[in-house]
Amino acid sequence: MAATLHDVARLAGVSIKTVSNVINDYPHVRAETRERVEHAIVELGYTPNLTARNLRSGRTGAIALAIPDLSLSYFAELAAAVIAAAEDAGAVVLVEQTDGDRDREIELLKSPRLKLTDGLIFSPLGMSQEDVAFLDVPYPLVVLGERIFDGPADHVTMRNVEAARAATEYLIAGGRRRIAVVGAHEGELVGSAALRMQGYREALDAAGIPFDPEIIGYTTLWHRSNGATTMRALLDRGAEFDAVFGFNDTLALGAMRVLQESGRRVPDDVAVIGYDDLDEAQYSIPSLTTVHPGQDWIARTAVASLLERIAGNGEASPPRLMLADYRIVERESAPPAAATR
Amino acid sequence: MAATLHDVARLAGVSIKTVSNVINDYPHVRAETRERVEHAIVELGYTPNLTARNLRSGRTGAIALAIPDLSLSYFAELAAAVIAAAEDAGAVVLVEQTDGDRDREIELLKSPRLKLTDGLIFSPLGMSQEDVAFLDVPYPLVVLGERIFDGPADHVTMRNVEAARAATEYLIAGGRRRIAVVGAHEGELVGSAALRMQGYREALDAAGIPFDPEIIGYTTLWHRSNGATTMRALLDRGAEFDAVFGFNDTLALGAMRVLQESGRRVPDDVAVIGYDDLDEAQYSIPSLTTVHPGQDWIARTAVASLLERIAGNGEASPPRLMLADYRIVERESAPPAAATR
DNA sequence: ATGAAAGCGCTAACAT
DNA sequence: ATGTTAGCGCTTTCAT
Repeated sequence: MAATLHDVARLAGVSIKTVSNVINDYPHVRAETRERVEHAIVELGYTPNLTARNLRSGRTGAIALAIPDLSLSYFAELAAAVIAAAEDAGAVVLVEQTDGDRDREIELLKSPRLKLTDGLIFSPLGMSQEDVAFLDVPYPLVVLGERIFDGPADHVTMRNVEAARAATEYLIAGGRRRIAVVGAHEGELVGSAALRMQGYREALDAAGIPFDPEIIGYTTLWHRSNGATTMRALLDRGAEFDAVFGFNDTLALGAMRVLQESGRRVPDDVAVIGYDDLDEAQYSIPSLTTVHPGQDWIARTAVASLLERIAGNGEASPPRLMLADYRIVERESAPPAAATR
Repeated sequence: MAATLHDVARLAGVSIKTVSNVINDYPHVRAETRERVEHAIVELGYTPNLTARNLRSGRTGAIALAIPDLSLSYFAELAAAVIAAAEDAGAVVLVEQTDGDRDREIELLKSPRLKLTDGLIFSPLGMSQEDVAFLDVPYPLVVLGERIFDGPADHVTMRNVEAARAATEYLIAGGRRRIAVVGAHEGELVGSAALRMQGYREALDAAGIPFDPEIIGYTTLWHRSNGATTMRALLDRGAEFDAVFGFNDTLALGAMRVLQESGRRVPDDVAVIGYDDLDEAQYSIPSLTTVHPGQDWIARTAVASLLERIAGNGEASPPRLMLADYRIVERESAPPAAATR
């Protein structure tokens, strides 16, 4: 079996306290003693039992990340950034998938499995504003996304309304007037879809362009296939438009594919803009103009904020809202104003 | 602070053993006692301290998954499948990213951070055959991929040679004779690239088609951009071919984009086949014909095999090699023989 | 500078 | 059917 402090102590002829001192870099250890202990550690291949250490210290050095589904590129890229940021801070990440299911999300929040971790970074999808009370949990929590606001926990998210407005204005500046939407959510109030819709309408209003419900494509999920299906439905009902705002990149890519199949040229006949700036947005044909919403910053900020709360040892301080900056990434599917047509 | 067994016992007026019995569904507890204890548990909001339980039992209920990078779609989809399979088995997954760096991979194998888990599913990329000894670790380990064979651990992987041969034969059956490769690795012996290359050559040999180094595109990484760059290099040096075998889907998609930019039609001028069957292969234009290598089966098998080893409590039994079945997924970028040209 | 010993919260062997 | 108690391996007072 694995060696313990006692084994090392016995071999080095000291007490376990001394071994512990050596391991934890306690300064007052005689050089000669330290060397003997270090020798014993190497000889026995001793490595500390983290579970025991955790029990004693009440910390595990692990944080949990709960997201809907890793096979969605957006969340995969987010998780990659969170894990990298956590590693830099010496923490390790346990990933849970909720499938965006409200019940699973709520269950997860109270799951004792979380006891394995010091805190949680939580990206809800099924829960909504009325579930805000479930976020009042007895451990450090950072919430991502826009399903829930004014909760009792720290919140890191993006400027959806502003960014969506900027995306729409970008299309308008490029001379487009009939801008279709792909990915609207029927009746939603606070989700990403609702906020991006709001930004879209603000831009139209500001430009004096009337809102036309005929060119709004609704969908439930935001996968590639939904983008394709929604665009097909728009075309089938004879909707006319010269631009498309996909509420995320995968929707935009799915929609773009259907547009091209139908014989329309992108961007000549229809300009397309997405949202998320996924890696693959660079490699589609044409490459996808999109909104870069600052995922990296979100990931780093979420980790830093969570670790701060953990280090703060449950001292209550008011929940913070942190907003990432965005920018429009100009690519081929919607060239900048000067280059249009 | 969180309630403990003692608090519950005191409130219920029983000993901690009885509380423990209730929690662990030990049968011999009087119904009335059980009820009292359950009441106390609810009242105090007691949840067991998993760290303490782990220290006692020597198990954590968590497994580690080490992959190069979650932002690579293949690994994201693999991780999604592993986490789902683990959850079904009641285990939780800690994800580590190695960046495919040999030193980090080796370091990770001996990292005490793994003590937080019961075992490891490891997908090396930087390590190679000569590092096989590092796989001899004192905890349950399952290795994925084809960097290392005949190691001391269970190994779950795919039939690379056969699948690559089948992919090449599929193109040949479609009437193609000059089949370019995108993603070969210079001088590699046992990696995925080498194995797929071997399958490619076997297919050529069987069909009596001479091997032409001129149409082999080398690269180091397998990202989208490498596919694009490699294809550009092939075109720049005037290579002529009527088909492309991308050693993975992202390479194939990157290459396909460059082909189309250069004015070549896919599949009419050049047929393209990939490998991995990523979700996005369905949504490219044209959709990508590819090899489905059985990732789901690999994930499920890896988890099951690891949990078996963990349950087996370190009893040595010979390492097993498990191979997933593959199949060709016929899509537009390389239509089946009957439909060609 | 080092040692002895308590205890983190739990499980399980043993006792009643 | 339930209680007592000894650890799991570590950190950490408190002594010396």
